[in-house]
Amino acid sequence: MIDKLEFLLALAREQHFGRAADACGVTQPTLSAGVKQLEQTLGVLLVNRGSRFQGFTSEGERVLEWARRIVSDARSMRQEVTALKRGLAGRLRLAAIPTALAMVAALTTPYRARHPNVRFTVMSRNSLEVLGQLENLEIDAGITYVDNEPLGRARAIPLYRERYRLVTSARAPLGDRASVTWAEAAQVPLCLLTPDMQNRRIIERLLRGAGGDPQPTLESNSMILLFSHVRTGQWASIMPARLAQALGLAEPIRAIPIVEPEAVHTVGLVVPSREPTTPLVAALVAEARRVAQTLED
Amino acid sequence: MIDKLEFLLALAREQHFGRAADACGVTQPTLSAGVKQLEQTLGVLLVNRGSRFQGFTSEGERVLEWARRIVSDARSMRQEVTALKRGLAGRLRLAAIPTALAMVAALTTPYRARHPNVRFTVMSRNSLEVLGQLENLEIDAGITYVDNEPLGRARAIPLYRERYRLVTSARAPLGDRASVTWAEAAQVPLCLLTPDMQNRRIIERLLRGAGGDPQPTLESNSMILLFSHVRTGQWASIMPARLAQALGLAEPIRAIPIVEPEAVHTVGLVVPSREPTTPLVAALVAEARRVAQTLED
DNA sequence: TCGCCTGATAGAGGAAACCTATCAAACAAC
DNA sequence: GTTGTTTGATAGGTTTCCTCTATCAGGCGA
Repeated sequence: MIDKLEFLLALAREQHFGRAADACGVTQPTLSAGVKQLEQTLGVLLVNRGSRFQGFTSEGERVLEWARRIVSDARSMRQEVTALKRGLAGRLRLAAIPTALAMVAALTTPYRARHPNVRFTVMSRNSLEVLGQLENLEIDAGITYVDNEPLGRARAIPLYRERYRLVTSARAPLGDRASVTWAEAAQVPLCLLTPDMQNRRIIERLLRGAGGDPQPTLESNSMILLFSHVRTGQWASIMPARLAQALGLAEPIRAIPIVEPEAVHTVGLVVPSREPTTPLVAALVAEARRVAQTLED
Repeated sequence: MIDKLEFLLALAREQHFGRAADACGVTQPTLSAGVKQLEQTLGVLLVNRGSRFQGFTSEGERVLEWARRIVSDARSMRQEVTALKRGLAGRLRLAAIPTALAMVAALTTPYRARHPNVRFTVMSRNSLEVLGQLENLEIDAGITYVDNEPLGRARAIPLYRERYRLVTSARAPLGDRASVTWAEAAQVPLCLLTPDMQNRRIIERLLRGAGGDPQPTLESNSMILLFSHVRTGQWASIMPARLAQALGLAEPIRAIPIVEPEAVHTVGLVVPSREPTTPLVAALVAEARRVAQTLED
């Protein structure tokens, strides 16, 4: 039964019988039969079928909700038992927004010190994807903005507060300033994240709020790409202060506070709001609370 | 997998492999194998075995908690689907304390008017059993005191407030009074519920509080038995006002308010605190809120 | 010591789950 | 209009695992 529910989750994720079957490690006929059997035992059609996958019926959507819950609980049970058997062990799947990637180490390092048998998988994702994957049980926890866009069925643990810096060469325009305004920053050609990233939307909003019309000269979904451009001294960007700090900017690159307004956004850990959580996630939440203490400004 | 978890729940309920197997409709070797397989896939012993069932291991207790949750969710899923298919239908399993039994009709009657395809099973149970069966998914909802002893993992919806009456013949001692005190009531030979009932404990506490030492001349776990004795006019009892009213006392039997203090206890519907609830239970909760309005004093 | 109760074990029959191979419908490209 | 491709359903065969009956072994009380 539970494996059939897993089939359904995979189908919702992949929107495709064949790929869902692959994801479950079975063949397509097996997955088809599993879904069909589920429909038979429940007595309703779950999937709209034409010549191809056409989404779920309304009953299917409801069953999907339950399936998420049941599958998640079953996994938690297994995990809790292994934790009871030989301490915290296993794999913790995380996803973080690009601007928070460099801060993940502040969380994983003390966690690993406490629980050396836990392995990590960390994916770079935009904020919507983080929440989506959390919903779909594809990750155990995420790191994203917690004070801006709605979180849905997730619980947030604030980690640190993000302030913004104009990162540019001391020799470039504005490079000699102790602080710049958003209006001034809007005049500089910038490297920014792509618009699917919340950080980009935040910065655009701030620039527009100061009367600017941001037309970035370069955009990417990779922080490493932006950072390497800035390091040449020929490009400028706006990034969170902690990120610039964590990446270690060297002369002549400077990170100049941007004021008027001095914008602040909170980044935090998000975990499923479900109770009780798995031991791995519970430990991560505990660690996040500790880390938040040390990162307080 | 889920059927194996059901095996585990049955085992917890029956404390006996053979009876648990019966309850699940399988043979004893099948249930044994199921539990063993569960132990194997989880990699821990769940049950302490000697020559007979000796309870669960600590890991077993944890797994049991998850099993309750998962099995309950799976049932809820099935029920929700049938509700989507052809409206509210199925069986609602209730348990009520004896003093509330006569009030159950106030809940089931309007419920049935709204949802004619729902059938009921109502068991008379003491308050501890009500909560225990709620925990173990043996009932969908209970009716018991909600303001006195701890409810555990249950959610309460108050239904009505219980006040106490001395029920006795007009010709018996105190039978002519407009009201009596608890101290006076303690002087009369009484028919009361057995001490496992919370109502008995409440009344004993009140009698003792007034300096009395209750030694009931007759005790039973059946309200019908107590009531039929009182109807002869030869016996007296203390019962909730609404109960006396619902049962319809005729001359010369009178229900005399007991004062000093005018004790009040709240009786309500209790349902699993789990969210979301099944559609049948959700409808029952809605009905309970409506009924509580009409019963307000 | 003898039943009796309880749960484990063995072996057989049957159901189901899964796989490979193939098919039919829809759709796009030419 | 034809052809190729994609997608999910279907058929048939193998294997796995599930459940049953029958039996066994250890405790426990009489």
